[in-house]
Amino acid sequence: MKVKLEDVAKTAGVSPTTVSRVLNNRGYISEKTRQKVEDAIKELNYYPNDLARSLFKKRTNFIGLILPTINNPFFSELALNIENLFSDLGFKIILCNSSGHYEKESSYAEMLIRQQVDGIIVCSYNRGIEAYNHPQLPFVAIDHYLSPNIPVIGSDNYEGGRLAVQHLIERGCKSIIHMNGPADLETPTQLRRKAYEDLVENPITYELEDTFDDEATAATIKKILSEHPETDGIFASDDLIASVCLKVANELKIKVPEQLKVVGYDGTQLVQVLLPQLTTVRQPIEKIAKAAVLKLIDLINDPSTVKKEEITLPVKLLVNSTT
Amino acid sequence: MKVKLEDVAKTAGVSPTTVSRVLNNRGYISEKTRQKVEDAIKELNYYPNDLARSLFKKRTNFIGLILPTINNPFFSELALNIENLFSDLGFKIILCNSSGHYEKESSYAEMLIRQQVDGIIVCSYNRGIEAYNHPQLPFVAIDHYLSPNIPVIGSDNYEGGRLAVQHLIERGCKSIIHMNGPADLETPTQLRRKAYEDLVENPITYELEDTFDDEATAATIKKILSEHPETDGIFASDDLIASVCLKVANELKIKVPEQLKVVGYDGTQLVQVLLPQLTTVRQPIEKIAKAAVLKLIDLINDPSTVKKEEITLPVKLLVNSTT
DNA sequence: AATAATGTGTCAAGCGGATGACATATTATT
DNA sequence: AATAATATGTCATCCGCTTGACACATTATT
Repeated sequence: MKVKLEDVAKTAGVSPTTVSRVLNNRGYISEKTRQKVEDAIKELNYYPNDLARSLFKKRTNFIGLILPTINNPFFSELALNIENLFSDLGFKIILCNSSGHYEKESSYAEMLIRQQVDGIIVCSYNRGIEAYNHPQLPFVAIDHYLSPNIPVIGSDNYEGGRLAVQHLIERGCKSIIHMNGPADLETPTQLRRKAYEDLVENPITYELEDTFDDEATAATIKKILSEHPETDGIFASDDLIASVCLKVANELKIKVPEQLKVVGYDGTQLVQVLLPQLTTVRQPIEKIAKAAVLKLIDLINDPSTVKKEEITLPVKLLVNSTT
Repeated sequence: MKVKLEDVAKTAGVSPTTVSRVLNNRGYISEKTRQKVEDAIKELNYYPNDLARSLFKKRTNFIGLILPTINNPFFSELALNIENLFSDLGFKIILCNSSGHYEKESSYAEMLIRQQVDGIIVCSYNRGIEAYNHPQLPFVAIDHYLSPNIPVIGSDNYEGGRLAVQHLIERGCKSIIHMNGPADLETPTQLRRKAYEDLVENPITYELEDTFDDEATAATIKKILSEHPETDGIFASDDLIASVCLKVANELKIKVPEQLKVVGYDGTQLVQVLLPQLTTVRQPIEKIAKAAVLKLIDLINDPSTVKKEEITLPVKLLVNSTT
């Protein structure tokens, strides 16, 4: 049997109400009684049942975090920051890896609602997920337009794309291609591509089917590079794709940066360590996390907070030796 | 106001009990009534309150996952696998990044207990955390000895160390050093070091203070390599450290693998992509995840499951161009 | 026609704790 | 000595849902 408040009361020789008063710091409590109660709590190894508490309080301090996969430097760095911030504020994170699949994302969202989370941060998005229309439940999206009523946080994707492509041009690239993940919907990240298309004369964007399958990605890139030997610049929409490009170039004996220049996107700490030579666009992940957390907290504490908002944070080009 | 079971009952024109019967598939229900109830659920956008359910059932289907940081390829790959497996089984993960700090780990553990999680997986460990002695609560540890009653899952650390060092020796290294993270306690991972010390004549192990501070790590390594120019082999206890070694070697114009050979540890998919040239010891992360999940599930479903157990999974040396 | 199976409702108690109302002491303040 | 502040207890209710007991229909089966 689990120890409950009532047991603590008995052991301390006080009433359940008094124990609750100690636990919640309410009303008048003498030092002596407080001590007795705390001793009993220690003696019995009592942990209050937060389910019961939450049920009554109608507040769980749970936050749902939905992302494609935690096993990706961008998301893991983002998730770490988000979790840390929430943890300091007394919130707990329920982690959901949607793999980008509709079914999964949908059932995660539903689960979170049933779990009575206080809010949800979404970094993944499949159109038509009913649960995202749940009334009164605060949502914040990162780099995705979930609905007109859900605020979006992200970095300046257009500027990021511009910086990357401009840089390639300045370094003398004549034939730049763009590698993108599956061009889902109209997400803010598509602005990277937009910038590319605005800057280059004959833009060619390749949409990689499944960016989590590195073998397949490598094969595709190999094919592209053989079919377009004139390519001398690649703007990859994330660092992992850029990394695969480098690997393939190496296999094909194409010299980087002499024959081919590559720019990535994200600039996570991890990639900075593992692949320091990569020129990339650094997203301000810490700031994105902070903005998302603060926004969600605002929405939770004050439902009248303006929802229709887009927060765009500045990016930075990190020039290294792949360009 | 949130929609509750009672509202569904009213809308469907049936009793609350009947709605509950539909929801839980209990007792006799005619097709017609079931339909009426389901229509009402849809119409009202009703989501059952799993808090209330859990409170009654004394089962939350929550699992706590405590690790140092999700922003590390080994842990993020592990966490992804663990979360996926649990999700398929109807469990939800509460993510806890302890940063390796006692205070944090301790308060996370306490929080998880208060939250009534059904079980906890720990990949981090500071000695003396009271909550880990919580009676009746199933724990599984990965690569750490939490208590004699908590099963440990991990890969064959001694064999991994042996493979790495043996390989360096076979490649002709005469002066091999070992780079370790902070040598916490007697964890199974210290067996990597043990193997190194058993195989090398004058073993020198460097304990890096904070492996998450790459600048500091780089500085330390630089110092070591300047002070010991005879070093021709490094066995790093994880891939990130190995990566920093490569970076430093590059800065110091030390040629890898000609003058210096480096072997890492973990062999995550991510590092395989970003740093394919690294020779490393691959841990069977998927298998570790699976073993941990299955063990925890067993403990949850049958408390009499044998706890005192150590599951050791095989490792593999991946030879690439840094050796 | 009698019995069994099926379908639905009512009612009450319980999960663990929070809270408000009220009663009654004890101690402090004027 | 009277009043106020402090300290603790009792009691009932609520949070949203589950479950068992029991009653009463309606169908199906023999």
